[in-house]
Amino acid sequence: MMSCPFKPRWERRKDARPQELLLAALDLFVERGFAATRLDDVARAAGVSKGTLYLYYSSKEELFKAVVRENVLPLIDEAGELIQAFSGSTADLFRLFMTTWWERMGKTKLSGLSKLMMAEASNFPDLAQFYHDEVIAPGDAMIVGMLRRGIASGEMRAIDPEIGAKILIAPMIMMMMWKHSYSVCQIPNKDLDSYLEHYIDMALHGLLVR
Amino acid sequence: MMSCPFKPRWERRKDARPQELLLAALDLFVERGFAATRLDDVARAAGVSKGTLYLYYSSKEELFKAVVRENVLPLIDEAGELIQAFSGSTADLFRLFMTTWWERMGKTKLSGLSKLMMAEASNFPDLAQFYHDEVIAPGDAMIVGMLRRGIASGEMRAIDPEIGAKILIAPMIMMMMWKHSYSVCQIPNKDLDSYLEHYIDMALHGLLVR
Amino acid sequence: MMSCPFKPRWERRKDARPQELLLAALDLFVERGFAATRLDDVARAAGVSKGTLYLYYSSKEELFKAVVRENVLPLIDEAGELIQAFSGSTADLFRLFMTTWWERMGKTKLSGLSKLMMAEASNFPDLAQFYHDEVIAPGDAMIVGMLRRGIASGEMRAIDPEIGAKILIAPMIMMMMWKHSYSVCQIPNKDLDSYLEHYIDMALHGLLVR
Amino acid sequence: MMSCPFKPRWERRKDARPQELLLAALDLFVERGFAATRLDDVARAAGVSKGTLYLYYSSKEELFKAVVRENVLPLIDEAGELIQAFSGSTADLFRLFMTTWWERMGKTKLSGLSKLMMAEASNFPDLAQFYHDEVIAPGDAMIVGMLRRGIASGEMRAIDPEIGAKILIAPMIMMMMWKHSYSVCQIPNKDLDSYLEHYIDMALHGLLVR
DNA sequence: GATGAATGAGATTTCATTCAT
DNA sequence: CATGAATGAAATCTCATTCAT
Repeated sequence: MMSCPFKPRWERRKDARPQELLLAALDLFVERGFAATRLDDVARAAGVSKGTLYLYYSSKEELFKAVVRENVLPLIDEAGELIQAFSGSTADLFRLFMTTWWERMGKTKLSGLSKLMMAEASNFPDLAQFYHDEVIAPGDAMIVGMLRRGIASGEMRAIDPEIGAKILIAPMIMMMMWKHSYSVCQIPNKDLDSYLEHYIDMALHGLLVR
Repeated sequence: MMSCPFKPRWERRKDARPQELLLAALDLFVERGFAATRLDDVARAAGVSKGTLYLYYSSKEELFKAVVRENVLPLIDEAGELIQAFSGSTADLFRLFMTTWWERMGKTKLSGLSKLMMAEASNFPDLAQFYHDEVIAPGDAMIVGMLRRGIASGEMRAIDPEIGAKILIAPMIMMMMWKHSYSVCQIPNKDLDSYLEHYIDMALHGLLVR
Repeated sequence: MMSCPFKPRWERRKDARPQELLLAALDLFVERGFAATRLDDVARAAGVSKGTLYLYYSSKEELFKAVVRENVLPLIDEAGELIQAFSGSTADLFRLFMTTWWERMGKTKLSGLSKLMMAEASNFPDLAQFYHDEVIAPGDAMIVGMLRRGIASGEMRAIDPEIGAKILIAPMIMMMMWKHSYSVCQIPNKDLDSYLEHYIDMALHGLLVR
Repeated sequence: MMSCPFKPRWERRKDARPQELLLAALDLFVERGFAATRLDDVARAAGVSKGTLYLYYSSKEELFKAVVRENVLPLIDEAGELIQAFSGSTADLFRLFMTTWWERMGKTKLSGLSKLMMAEASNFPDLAQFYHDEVIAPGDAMIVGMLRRGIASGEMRAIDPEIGAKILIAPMIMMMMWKHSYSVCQIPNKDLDSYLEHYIDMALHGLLVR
C-alpha cells in the first residue's frame, strides 16, 4: 500500500476511492448475491454515502462489471500467459493450471463470483452476456486448448475436447460454489487441498492413455 | 371437511387443490429463482387468488419446501431402492444410477431446483438446512455407498469415498445448472446425451483399477 | 351521486375507491403539476397507502391519463353533441360554445390541466401525445368546424379556419392558465365573467362581416 | 472588491465570465424548464465546474433571475421607448408593437421563458413575483397604454383597457408557448408569419370603430 | 373455504448545494 | 478564483403478508 513512497500527495485520495468501493462491493456481492445486495450497504461498508457510489458507477450493473473487470480479468490474462509459456508435459501443465487457479480464485473471495453469476444469470441477461464473454468463454478456451495439446502429443485419449472441458471444469466450479452456499454441508478447509489432489488424480487417470 | 365418511385412510387430504399450486410454483421457482418469484404470479398461474396460497402454505418458504417434498423426495427414495436391489458390478450400478438420475432429474424441470438452492442457500438458511437434510445428504450417501461397494469388491481404486463422491457428483450438478443459467453458453440439447456418456467414461476410467 | 338508490351495498367501496384516487390526483396535479406531484401525497390525500395507488394505476403516467379520461373526455363529447344539435346562427353557436366551455372547464379545476400539459408536454412526450390526440385535436376541430360553418353561411369573413381557430382559442386557454399560475397577477374572480363577455364581443366583431 | 479604484462607475463587474453561464442557462431552462434543468448540465454546457456556478449565483433561482434580467429586461425598456417615440395612428402603433415583439421575443429562444414561467410559477412563488414585477406588469401596462391612446383619440371602441389588454396579449403568448410545448401540434414555422398577420387583422377589426 | 383489497417497509436512482484543496 | 468530490433527502415503484367479507 505504501510501496510507492513518491506518489504525489494530492492524487492519492482520488485514486483510492474507487478501490475502496470495489472492495466493499466485492465483499457484499459475494456474501449476498447481486439482487440481494443493497447499494446502501455497499456505500456504508465503503464509508461513503449512497450518492458517492453513483459518482463512480452509473448503476448497480456497472458497479458489478467493474468488480469483475478489476478482479477477474487480470487472472484470466495471467492464466493465458502461463499456458503460453509452459513447455513441459500436458499432465504437468494441467496440474499447474488447476493448482494455480485454485490458489488465485478458489481460495479467495473471487470464487463467490462464479456462484453469483450462475445464480443470477437468468434474471440479469446483460450481466450474463458480459460475464460469459469476458470470463467463461476465455476460461473454457484454455481448457479446450490444453486437451487439444495433450491429444495431439499422444498423452491423452482422443475425447471430444469441448465436452471434455466442461466435464473437467465442473468439479472446480462446484468446489468454489460450495464454499459460498450451504454452510451446512461445507467441505472443511483442511480437506480442500485433499479435494484438489483427488480431483487432479481422478481427472488424469481418466484422461491419460492407460 | 369430513363430508365423505368413507374416504380411505391413506389418502392425504388437502392434496387435490394444492397440486395445481405446487405445479405453478415449481414452474416459476425454476424459471426465476426463489427470491425473484412473486407469489402474485404463482397465484395467477395456478388460477387462484393470492390469499388462497396462504390457506395452504403459511409462507413462501413453506410453499417451496412443499414443492421439494412433493417432487424430489420420491425420486430420492426410488434411487435408494434401486441401489439396494442391484446385484451386478459396481461399474454397471454407477452407470445405471447416473443414467436414471439424468432421466428423472436432469432432463426435467427438477434440475432447476439444484441451481435455485445453490443460488439462494446463503440468503435463506432455513431452506438450505432443509434441502441439505432432505436431498443433498441422502444423495451424497448413495454415491459414497457405491464407491465403498466398488472399493470393497476390488473393482475400484482405494480413493477417499467422501471426497470422491463430491468430485463425481459435480459434473452432474453442473450439467443441470447450466441448463438453467446462461442461455448463452448452454450445451445444445442434442449434446447432452453425449456429455453424459463422456462423463461416465471419464469417471470410470479414473475410478477403475487399471 | 346518490341517484341510484338501489345500488347494492357490497359494490360501493370497490367502485368508489378509484373515484377517490382520481379526485385526489386531480387536485394535486392541478396544484403542483405532473412532475412535482408526489404519489405519496396523492395517496395520503385519498386516505390510502402508496401501494394502493399501484393497485389501480400502474404508473404515475397511467394515473394522469385516467384523470384526463374520467374528467375531460366526457366534456369533449358533450361539446361535440352540442354543436351537432345547434340550429341557430353561427354567432349564437360561438357564444354558446364558449360560454359552456367556460362553465364546464374554465371555472372548474379542469382548467388547471391545460396549464399542466402546456408546462410539461416537452418533458413527457407520451403524455403530450395522449393529450393532443384525445383533447387538443378534437377541441381544435370543433372551432375549425364552427368557423367553416360561419364562413359558408356568409356570416363570417373568409379567414383561414385553421389559423383562426388557434387565435380564437388562445384567450380562452390563457384565461384558464392564468387562474393556475401567477396568483400575483390573477384576474379577480368577479372580473372573469366580464373577461368572457369582452372576449366574445371582440372576437365576433372581428369575425363578422361589417 | 474595490481593488481597482479607477474602474469606471457604470461598468458592471463580474459580467465577462457570467455571460457564458447565462447563455448556457438560457438554453437549458428553455429546453427543459426550471425544475427539470440540472445545474450539472448548465455547468457542463458552459464549460465550467458546478462549483463555479455558485461562485457567481448563490442558487438556481438567482441564476434564473439573472437570465431574465440580462435577456428580457432590455427588450422591455426598448419597447417602452418605441411607444413613447411613436407619433402615428394607434392602429399603426399596435401593428408595429406586435411585429417588433414577435421579431425580438417570439422568434427567439426568449419565447421559451414565457412558457417556463407559466409552467412553474405556482411552484416557485419568488420567481413568479419577480417575473411579474419585472416583465408581466410593465408589458401589460404598455398594451393598456396603447388601448387608452386609441380610445382617447376616437380610433378605438371604448372597451375596458385592462381586460382588453389581457385578451389581446393572449394569442401572442400562446403562439410563443406552442413553439415550446407540443411538438406534435406545432404550427409550422412557415405559418407563423401568417398567424401574426391574421392575429393583427382580427384584433384590429375587433377594436376599430366600424 | 376463498377472495382480493390494502398495507408499508424498502430498493434504486437523482440532484441542489457545500466545502476542502 | 476554480474545482469536483461528497452529501442526503426525496421520488417512483415492488411485494410478502394480512384480514374483512
